[in-house]
Amino acid sequence: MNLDEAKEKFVQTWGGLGAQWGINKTMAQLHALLFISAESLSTEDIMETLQISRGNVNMNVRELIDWGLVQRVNKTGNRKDYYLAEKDVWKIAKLIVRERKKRELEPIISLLVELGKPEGDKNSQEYKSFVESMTQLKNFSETINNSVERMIKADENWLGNLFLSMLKK
Amino acid sequence: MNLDEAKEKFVQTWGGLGAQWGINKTMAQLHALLFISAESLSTEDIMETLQISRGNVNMNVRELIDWGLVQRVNKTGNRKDYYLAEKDVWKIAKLIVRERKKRELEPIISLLVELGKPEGDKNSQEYKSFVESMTQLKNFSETINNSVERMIKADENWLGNLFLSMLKK
DNA sequence: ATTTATTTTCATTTTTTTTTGAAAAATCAA
DNA sequence: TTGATTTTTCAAAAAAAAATGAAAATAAAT
Repeated sequence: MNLDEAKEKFVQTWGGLGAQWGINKTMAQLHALLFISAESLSTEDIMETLQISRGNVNMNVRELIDWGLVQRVNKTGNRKDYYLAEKDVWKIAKLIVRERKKRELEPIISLLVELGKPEGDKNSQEYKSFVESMTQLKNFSETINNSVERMIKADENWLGNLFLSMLKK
Repeated sequence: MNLDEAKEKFVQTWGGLGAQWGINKTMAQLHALLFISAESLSTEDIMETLQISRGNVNMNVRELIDWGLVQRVNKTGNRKDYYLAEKDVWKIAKLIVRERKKRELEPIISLLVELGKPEGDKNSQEYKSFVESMTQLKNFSETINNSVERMIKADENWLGNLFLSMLKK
């Protein structure tokens, strides 16, 4: 396998992987492409490499910028926008964890609080069982949420340090 | 909000959540429904509650059984199959982590090993940059993989203990 | 062995998601 | 301000994913 084939395979596989995690396949491919590109790329570069439309590049690049995974850069003597991805894998992990926490974990907790005290016969088995489930899940979610929050606020390299410390123990 | 409304809302929201993580919405709803049901449910119970077809119930229940999140149970004096979900949230988390590790993390690592040494001019900037990316990602993936493996093999309550210990530190 | 109850399969339909591409908007230079 | 370049939007088209439901297969009872 030569270098170009390896790049191609990485981009394709990363796209498939992303799809399994609920990420638009093109967005994952685009992220993979920018991740392995030493130089920043223009919309045209991306359109050509991934064989996708201008609109598609634009939408998915914007989404990656929203996640903080990609930034826009300008080259001197050139009007076009170029895109450059974060290269540090631990920083990438942190950005993703932070974003999913905000978008998904926090809303779950709000929901579970809301569902914690429904009206109904509080002595029925059915009622007790439901409330117990919600409580368990809320405790779980809060534990994860607090831990993630603490880790994000701590050292830039929290995730690395966490796993290293666990391996040494 | 009464009990039935709360149950309904939980099932719907959990379904939406699952979809964001690449899980079939119906599968996530079905899991939510079984999770909050004290009693095991039959195919008919599920069809009626979620308003979905028999085939759909069958396919998604099988998938949940594959993940180890649901088991088939038989009631005496009754020929039908009933389905019962794991209720312990930490055990659920463990089952999901274990399965995603096996299905996704391990294949990534194989890929990264394969892509680590492509043919090409080993002195070019482009070559060095790609190999460096693959190496970083492989190290990251292996750290996560080893940690997860260690945790799964350890205490049944590894994940809980992990986060508790982090909070105390 | 036959009937009845139940589960599974899978070709077709439906729904949802993603992509396209051309028009509109924005940006910049002269 | 005008014109050239580039980006963004979004209705429509295409593709992908999920659901249906009836037939086939399986399992149990008589």
